[in-house]
Amino acid sequence: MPNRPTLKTIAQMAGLSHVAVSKALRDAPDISAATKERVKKIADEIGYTPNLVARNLYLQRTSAIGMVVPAMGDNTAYDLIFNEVSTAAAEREFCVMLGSSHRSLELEERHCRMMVGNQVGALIVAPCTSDVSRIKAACGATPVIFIGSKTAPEEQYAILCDYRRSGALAVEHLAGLGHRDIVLLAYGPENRTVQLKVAGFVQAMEERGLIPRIVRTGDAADALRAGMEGVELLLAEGTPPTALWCASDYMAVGAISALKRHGLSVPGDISVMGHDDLYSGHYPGTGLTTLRTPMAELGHAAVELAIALIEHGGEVQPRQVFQPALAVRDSTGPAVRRV
Amino acid sequence: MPNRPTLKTIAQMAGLSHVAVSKALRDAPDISAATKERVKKIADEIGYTPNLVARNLYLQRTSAIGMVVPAMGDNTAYDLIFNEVSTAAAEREFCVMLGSSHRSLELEERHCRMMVGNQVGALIVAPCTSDVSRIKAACGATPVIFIGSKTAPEEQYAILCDYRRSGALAVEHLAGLGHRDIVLLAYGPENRTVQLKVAGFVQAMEERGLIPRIVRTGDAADALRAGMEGVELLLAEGTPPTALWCASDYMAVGAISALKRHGLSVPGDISVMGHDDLYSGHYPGTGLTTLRTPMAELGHAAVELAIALIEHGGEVQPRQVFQPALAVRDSTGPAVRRV
DNA sequence: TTGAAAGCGGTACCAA
DNA sequence: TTGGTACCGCTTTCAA
Repeated sequence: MPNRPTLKTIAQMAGLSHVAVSKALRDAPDISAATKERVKKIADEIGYTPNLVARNLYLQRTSAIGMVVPAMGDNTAYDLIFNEVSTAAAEREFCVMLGSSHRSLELEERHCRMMVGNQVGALIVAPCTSDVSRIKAACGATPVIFIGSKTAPEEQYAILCDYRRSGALAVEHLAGLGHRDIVLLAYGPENRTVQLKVAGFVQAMEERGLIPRIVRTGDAADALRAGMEGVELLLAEGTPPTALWCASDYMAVGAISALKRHGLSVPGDISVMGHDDLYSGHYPGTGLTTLRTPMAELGHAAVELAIALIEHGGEVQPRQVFQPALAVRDSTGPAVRRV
Repeated sequence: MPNRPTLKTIAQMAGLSHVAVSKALRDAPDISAATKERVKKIADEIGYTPNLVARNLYLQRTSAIGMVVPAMGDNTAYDLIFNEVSTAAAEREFCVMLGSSHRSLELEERHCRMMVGNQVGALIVAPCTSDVSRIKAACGATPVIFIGSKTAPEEQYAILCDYRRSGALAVEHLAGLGHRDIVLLAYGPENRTVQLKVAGFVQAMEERGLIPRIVRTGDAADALRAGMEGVELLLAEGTPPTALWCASDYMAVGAISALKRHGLSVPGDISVMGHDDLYSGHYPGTGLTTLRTPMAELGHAAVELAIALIEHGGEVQPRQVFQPALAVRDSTGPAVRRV
């Protein structure tokens, strides 16, 4: 570290004690205006910045929160969430330590440990797996706020999305367009969000007297391929639905691509919906109808909760659930009657 | 902050001084094996973790580096760079403070100030604009490593890409396929990378006795639209080239979409190349031929430089330039002779 | 109005 | 082998 000027540096230059300097810089009432002027001028000239680490050490405070995610970008939404986390934290004078675990449990744990050692006041974690016992152990007394698809609803602090409602909204939209034969294309079952989407989908279909069909293929790690495989499966079976709801946008993109390869048009022949709204406007002509999860709001809420925990400890609202919203674009349309 | 156990806590429980405990935990040679055992057991039981902040304060060290970017995701590559920065730093026991400025100069400066106050040993900054004087002022004595498209080559510490070479590689590839009429589609001129790409492109074309054509439209903020506009312009002029090199992948995606709308096939009628390789494999059927910039290597190098600066101060290699690599996919093909 | 002393959680040095 | 003392940079309390 470079030798930055300290209170002592200024004190020597001004012929004062470091205490007087500290007070002067913070506009304490018991320092004369003249001294304050002089001290501030020197501080300015030598480019003094207070050492927040030392201040926090004495005051038993912290000005950092941690965040650990499986990966930034790479078809996750953590980049979007982070952008908001970063600004919300900055507004409150907090820095954010971010760690990307590359979906490795070891690295995830290590990031948590390092951040706790570096005195973050709270951690926002999007865990790699649903078993978060290692994370909790690594964080000890530092509170952990869970976000993301692996989070169990019973975690003490959590920011969640209502994926059951996603199912309801998807069915509502598609059924409203006259679709009766709707398939939910999902990937591997370990994911909690998928379970919830399935549950919501099934319930909404049954409420309308429709038969819920679910096709599970591939896994989250390669959702694009999973989407393509799902379509191949349906077409091979010879019973394609009139509408397809995919568990993620990326999957929907794969599904659409497979459909087109088979000469089917979207939404002419088959309507397709996605989930997450990660690519709104990213790709021309895609215009995917999807369910938007409010990533920015989610990030903001996580920071608010983190800072509340740091500042008032107990009295906080420990969990918050956000609702998805329907974003209608060009990949869904009226059901066509097949003869 | 939660009341975490300290050396003193253990000392009281073990009936020792906090100094002895500190030594025992660090396996100092002058503590008896029995005491070490006892101390470590207690530490384990109460979940003691050393306060790195206090340790660093005394040792005049730091275990954090800062990174400030205009945005994560959003068609930038900073998410990819960060993933590598995060792991490279973790390997060396460093945490990374990350700030997203949302392309605001105020926020950018603020992030820098906060991180410097929080004692990061060095900052990796992808600046919003080429005028980095405010950043440097905010960082004071803390070294700043610049990365990203706005970085001037004369900055003291910088990790760069050789975008001139991009131009050479693009022309080499396209000319090799028989193209003689090649257009470079670029956006607003303030961007340094664009200037370099243009320079490399012009030189490579002229070396082959070809006439470099450059079309500038739109700006980086909406590269997709810029790509579409560029194509419209070319088609309106009635002199479309046989190959198109776009200054960014996102622009290429826009260009391809516009071409298809006009009934032109890629690469059948026109070959299209991009730059950056942000979307390799993201979208099916896109298969964009592009120039890969080695984001992971770049992030790794930035961290190595940061830690070298923190540890040995002066004696470091202050700059490093990475080379782009050609990634041939499906959007380029042999030139077709027009009659 | 100013500053001396104490303490935050650690580590280095030296005396017991 | 152990522990006292001093110190990192800062703030609070209290005495001068």
